[in-house]
Amino acid sequence: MNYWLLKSEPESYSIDDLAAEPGQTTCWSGVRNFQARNFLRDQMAEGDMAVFYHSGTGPSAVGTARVVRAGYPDETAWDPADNHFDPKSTPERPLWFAVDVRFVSKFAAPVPLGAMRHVTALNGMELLRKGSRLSVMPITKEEFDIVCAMGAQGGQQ
DNA sequence: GCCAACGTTGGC
DNA sequence: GCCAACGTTGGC
Repeated sequence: MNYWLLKSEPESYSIDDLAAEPGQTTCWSGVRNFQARNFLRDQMAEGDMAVFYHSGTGPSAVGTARVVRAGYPDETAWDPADNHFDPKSTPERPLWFAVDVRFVSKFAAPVPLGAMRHVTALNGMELLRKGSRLSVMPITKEEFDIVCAMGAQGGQQ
């Protein structure tokens, strides 16, 4: 079982949006970065858990979600009207992939990026690297558990 | 709004 | 294959 961090700008899609979905489940599509694509396509499996992270103002981890469907072709790449349309991807040769994720929890309080930076055990997280732009990244079970514990305590340590 | 970091593109 | 230019991301 693997653990992940999923990044989203809350103005475009927030943890509350996920919780409000029918079945509290959505297709995590629109990722257009090859490294993130590889994680979606090759490594994310049903049952994996993810920290849901809001980027932008007040960047923070805000909850958790579960992968309920492993990687499959991202159909938004085939829709010319979609923001993430990419003519290089076709149903015959899909270039981009998506997974389905289901809402699991919203933290009692968001865990700010700055708070995570102060936890030595989280220092290895890709998220904390300066210039990190990956929207899908692996984390360890230990990191997942620590972030969840911080969220349960309202972000305190 | 600014700027650093990064990925992608395209000329050579 | 190199590298400059450009667009995008994301923290501040």
